[in-house]
Amino acid sequence: MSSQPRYFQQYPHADMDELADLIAELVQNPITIEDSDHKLIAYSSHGDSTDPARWSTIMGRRVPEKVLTRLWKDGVFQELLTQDDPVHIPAKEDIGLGKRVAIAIKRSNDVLGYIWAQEVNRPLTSEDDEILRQAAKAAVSRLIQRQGKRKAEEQRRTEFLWELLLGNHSSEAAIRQKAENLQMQMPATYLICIVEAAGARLDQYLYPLLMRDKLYWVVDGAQIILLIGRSDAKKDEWDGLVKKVEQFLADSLSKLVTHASEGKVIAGYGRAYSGGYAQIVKSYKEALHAVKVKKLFPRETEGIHGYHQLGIYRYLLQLKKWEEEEGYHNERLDKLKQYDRDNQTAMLETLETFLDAAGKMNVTAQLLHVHTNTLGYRLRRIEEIMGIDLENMNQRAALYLELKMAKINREQ
Amino acid sequence: MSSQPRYFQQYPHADMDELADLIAELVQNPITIEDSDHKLIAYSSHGDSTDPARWSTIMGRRVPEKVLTRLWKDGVFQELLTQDDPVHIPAKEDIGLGKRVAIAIKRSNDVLGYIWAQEVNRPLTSEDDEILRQAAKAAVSRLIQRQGKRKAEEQRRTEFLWELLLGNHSSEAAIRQKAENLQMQMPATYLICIVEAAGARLDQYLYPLLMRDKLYWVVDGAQIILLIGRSDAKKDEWDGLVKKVEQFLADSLSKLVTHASEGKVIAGYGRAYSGGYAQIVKSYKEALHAVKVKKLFPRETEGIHGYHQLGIYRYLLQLKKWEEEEGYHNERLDKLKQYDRDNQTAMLETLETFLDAAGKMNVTAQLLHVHTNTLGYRLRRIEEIMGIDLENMNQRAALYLELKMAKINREQ
DNA sequence: AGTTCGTTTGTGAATATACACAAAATGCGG
DNA sequence: CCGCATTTTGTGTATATTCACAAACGAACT
Repeated sequence: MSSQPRYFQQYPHADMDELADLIAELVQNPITIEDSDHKLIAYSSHGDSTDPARWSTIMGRRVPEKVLTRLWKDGVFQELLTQDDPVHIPAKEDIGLGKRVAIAIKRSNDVLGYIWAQEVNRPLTSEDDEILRQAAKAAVSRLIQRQGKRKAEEQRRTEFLWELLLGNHSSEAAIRQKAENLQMQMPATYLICIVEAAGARLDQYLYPLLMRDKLYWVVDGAQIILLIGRSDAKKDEWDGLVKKVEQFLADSLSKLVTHASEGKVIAGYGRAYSGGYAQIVKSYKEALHAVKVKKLFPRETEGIHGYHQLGIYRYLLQLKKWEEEEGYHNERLDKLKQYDRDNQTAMLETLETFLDAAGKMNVTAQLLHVHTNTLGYRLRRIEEIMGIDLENMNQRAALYLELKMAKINREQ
Repeated sequence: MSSQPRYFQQYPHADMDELADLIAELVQNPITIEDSDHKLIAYSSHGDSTDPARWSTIMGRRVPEKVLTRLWKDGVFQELLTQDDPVHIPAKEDIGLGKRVAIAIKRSNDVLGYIWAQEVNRPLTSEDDEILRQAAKAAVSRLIQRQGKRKAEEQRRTEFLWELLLGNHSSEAAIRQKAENLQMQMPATYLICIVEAAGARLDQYLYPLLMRDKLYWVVDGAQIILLIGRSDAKKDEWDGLVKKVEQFLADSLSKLVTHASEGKVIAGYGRAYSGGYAQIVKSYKEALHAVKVKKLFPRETEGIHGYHQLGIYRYLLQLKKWEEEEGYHNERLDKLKQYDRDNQTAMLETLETFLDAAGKMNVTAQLLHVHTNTLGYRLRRIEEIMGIDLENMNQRAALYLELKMAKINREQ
């Protein structure tokens, strides 16, 4: 440990460009330093041997999207975010990226930036890794101020997103203007997605995914609210976007269930809209509705996340409200409940299972662990007690709705 | 014809009591004259041989309810209302009614009252029938004035009913007071029933039934609106009342379909309420809703009349309204419609039939006149095209609702 | 203890459904 | 006209459903 030389102690006042040059000299390879948003901060000046990726980064003062996307996809950033050590990255010729080594510049868990060492003049050894480790440490103090600015900008972005979500905006033009000022690229087609997990720091766990898909998000208590979109306005953008969200959720939820308490992770998303950001409010409300319904009917809505997939549950809360306003009360269900109480039976459970199983006898019987004939008998009794006809689709559907409605209060 | 003597021409100025005595003298039997509401107008004075029914009628100045109910049930009044001739009525000992002959006093088709001849001193012959015929004619002019009063009272009753139906009433106490003033016996439990027939004079055709069940009613265009109730406040009054209404409708509709154009007779009724007449408004609205839905879905709601039996159709109009407010549009259904247009197929019809048949393959196939395997193939295609799973009850029910909702506009 | 009632399970036969596979029939464009 | 894809119908088999009927079970009542 202490036998290692302290490479950067003798240059305490070097600025970032000087630091880049210093590292480059030590590892004898071109160096690039970026902030956490992959904007170029500094780069070593001498070597002329470089690759298209570095060239583009310097010319555009930011790492090209193509490269970033690929590195997120390949899990490079995921590694960088979780490790304190340099990561060796093989060449990816198709995006003009030569072999290189990278390390994240971190303060505790916050990523302030990255140092990239291209591996072109000579291979980088474990000694060079140590150099990069120390360089990353040396860069921290110099990046903190910059980080402060970034935080302020993020704060403004968050506020802007809240405005969009709650509909506190003046005009479509004003929204576009504000987005441009904040350097936010608003997608042509978008939707709002909500992920809720009880005891987990959502933004931390999801950070890699959020960066990979370049999402805008705000955290609200146990919920993280995401604006997910696509800029390319294809014909069937709707389906594409839904697939993207489902993919994102599959990734997120599999990641979260390991961290958060089991079964406490809920996700929902609203419909996709395009043309005009005023609709964000609607998509947000729909996403909230989806989450609310999923809490009320966890079993029934298992595997469903989208508002458009909710089926009857999309109507249920409103219908329930309407029933209450109208003073309508279903006596038939009460009769069955009363029968269950009087006779210690499980007719209601039988009925619900039967309806949930779409009227399939064998499925229902198996779920209830009873003989098929028992089920047949019970259903006949239920028809007698309630005075209904389960063969009739209208009555069956109405009963299904009423049954689920009746569960709302009980299960809350 | 002209050979018949004119029994009453020589007494043009006799009042009703004198007329009763005159008839009694001619037929040598006790005579009672009532108005159309069975209130006593006059009765012959001499004979002391009489039966409990006549005795009660004179003492109460009205025919006892028990007797009226029985005569309506036995179809006696139905005969009296349709015939211009006297009707011979066998004795009904159980209600204290001896053998007698009755005739309706009519002006064109309006019944002004009745003349009853008890058959106790001697049997009544066909000559007596002619006497009664002439007596009924002679009574007409004397009853017209009384009829005028009755009409005015009926007018006030009608206005009062409209007030109740539309909710233009001040307080429960005021309602009771007004009902008492109008001599209306308001039932403890009641509901509103509507019968609609395109080209029929409803009140005329239904008159016997209306009288039999002692209903209050108003006519509104092609609709007749009925207040149906029961005074006896038993425990399960609800079911009893519903049975009464269903019986009434069975009788009414079978009578009306012969008169009105086929399939144009619609009936609906609201829920039963008790305690407080303010609820009449609700029952009326529910009855209107039932009629509206039955017009939109004649096939689906065949045999259903009660609001409480509407099943999903009770929600459908409301749901449709919400969908429109939300700007929600079901693309899946559109996809299927488009497919039908593109390929000259009948997937939508297949789906609807399948859902209506509660998912029974053989029933559906028979209804569509196709092979079972054809149906299986189509359903598989439908699942592919719409991207749904027909085994899933949630999706099936939601689809059912959306399908019926989509029909509302089209079939209006 | 025996009886009654509602419930559960069993048996068997007729009918319905699910699935795979094959053969017609249909309709459309080359 | 043919080839091609889609749709419809037919065949066969395993499995499910429906129905009638009977036996067994358990809780409540007398």
